[in-house]
Amino acid sequence: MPQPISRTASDRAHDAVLRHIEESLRSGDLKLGDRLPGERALADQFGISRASVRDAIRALEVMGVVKSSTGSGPNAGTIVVSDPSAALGSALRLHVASQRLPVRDIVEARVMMETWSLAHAAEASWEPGQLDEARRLLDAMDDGGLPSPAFTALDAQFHVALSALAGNAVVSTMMDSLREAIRTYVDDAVAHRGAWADIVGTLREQHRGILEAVEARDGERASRLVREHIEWFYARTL
Amino acid sequence: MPQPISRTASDRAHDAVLRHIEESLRSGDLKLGDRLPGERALADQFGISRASVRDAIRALEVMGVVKSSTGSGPNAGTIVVSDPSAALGSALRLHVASQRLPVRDIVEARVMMETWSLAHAAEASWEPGQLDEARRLLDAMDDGGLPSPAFTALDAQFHVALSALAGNAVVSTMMDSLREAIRTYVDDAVAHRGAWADIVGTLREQHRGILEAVEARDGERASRLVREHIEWFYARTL
DNA sequence: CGTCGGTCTGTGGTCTGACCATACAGTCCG
DNA sequence: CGGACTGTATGGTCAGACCACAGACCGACG
Repeated sequence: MPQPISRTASDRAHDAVLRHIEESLRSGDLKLGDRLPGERALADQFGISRASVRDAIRALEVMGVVKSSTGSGPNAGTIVVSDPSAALGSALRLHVASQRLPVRDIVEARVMMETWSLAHAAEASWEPGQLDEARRLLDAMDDGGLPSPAFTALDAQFHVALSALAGNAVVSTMMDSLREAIRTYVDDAVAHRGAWADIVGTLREQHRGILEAVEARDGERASRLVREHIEWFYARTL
Repeated sequence: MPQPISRTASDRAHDAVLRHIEESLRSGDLKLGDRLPGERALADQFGISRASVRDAIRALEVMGVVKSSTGSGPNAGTIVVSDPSAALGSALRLHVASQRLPVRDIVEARVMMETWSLAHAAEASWEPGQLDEARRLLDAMDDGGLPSPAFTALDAQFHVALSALAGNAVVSTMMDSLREAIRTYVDDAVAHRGAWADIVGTLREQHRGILEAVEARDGERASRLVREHIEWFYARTL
């Protein structure tokens, strides 16, 4: 472990911690699931106060890089996680709230990514077993008593599972974050518009059609269907 | 101004501040450029400590929603900004460092967004004057004495300016953040590979060609050229 | 002997109060 | 009139303390 005691090249106190952790991630000293030293220990090592250490860790937590838990034992403390979707989604949600990013553009970007993913999934190499989860999710969505937020949660997982076939983690992550950014917005709209019973049946049919197209490795059809699926839903709901 | 004193529905102390500010952004009570109350005032209003207020503001700062400055006067304090590109870029950079997101996928996602943008820019409506900035950037990049990081910075602005023609703020933002996520990585690679003098000439030619295609509203050609441009550069550099 | 309970310990979460560096606003003095 | 000085409010940092929590440990009891 290197000597993180020097902070000569840093104005802000917490920057030293941030840069050291980023460097540790890059070098492999810190891997997914590893525990960070305690906040008091880090403060000691860097010669700064615990408040500044918390400042740095807070930033990492917002970016979805670490997760803090209270208590003791192996599951407690600050551990390295990897949740970029939630982090990007939260940030995007705030910028939608401040009207910097229009909901319309979010939906359009999602269509771009979903169509791209399915078009590439048709040409990529993957085991047929990778579709098992997608099928399982569709079956779960057949439950008639499912409340709409639960349905849309499964729906999101279905889309992520399909897009994962394209083999691009960045696209899958961003797609998921776009959905997360407007999730509460959409759920509220669904709750107030009613007519959910009418909508959900069509969604199920569309999902089956998309899955079939992917199974047949027909990228053109899968892209077209998923575009119609998304655009129809948002036109109907928002 | 509503009653932000109650925190009955919140476990974490800082969550109350976060939710209140998000709500204020959504309702329009807080707009771009507005100043937040001071940290001490907020702590008073919410009945929590200043440390917890700072926790919430820190989260907003990481997400690119606010910016804090010391001092006094109109330019000091915490003001509402809107810098989603930098925020998303930093988060993505960390996840690249932790090897959760491969650089290859970042580049591939960028190609997807750039080609999409230029294809849509050809069909969108925009004033010819909107290309003035793109031309100005190309002229600035003709400076032979430009260090490579300065060139790539202008390069990035050029791509953002072109993609803005498609009229989708989310795509432009994400495109920019992808570039930002691997900026230092690319700059380092350029510095160590040498051969910059050979590369930069080709880049200039490619840029001119892309701009011409956009001016001619030939979306298919612009997309193809930008794809070749990006893929050539990364194949050559990384 | 085995198990249940309390206790210990270490973690992050919060609070308090203080001091510092900064940047502007007003004032005072030359 | 103008420049230097002082005042003031801001975020940034620090120190020390206490709390809630969760697992580890260990003793007492069935």
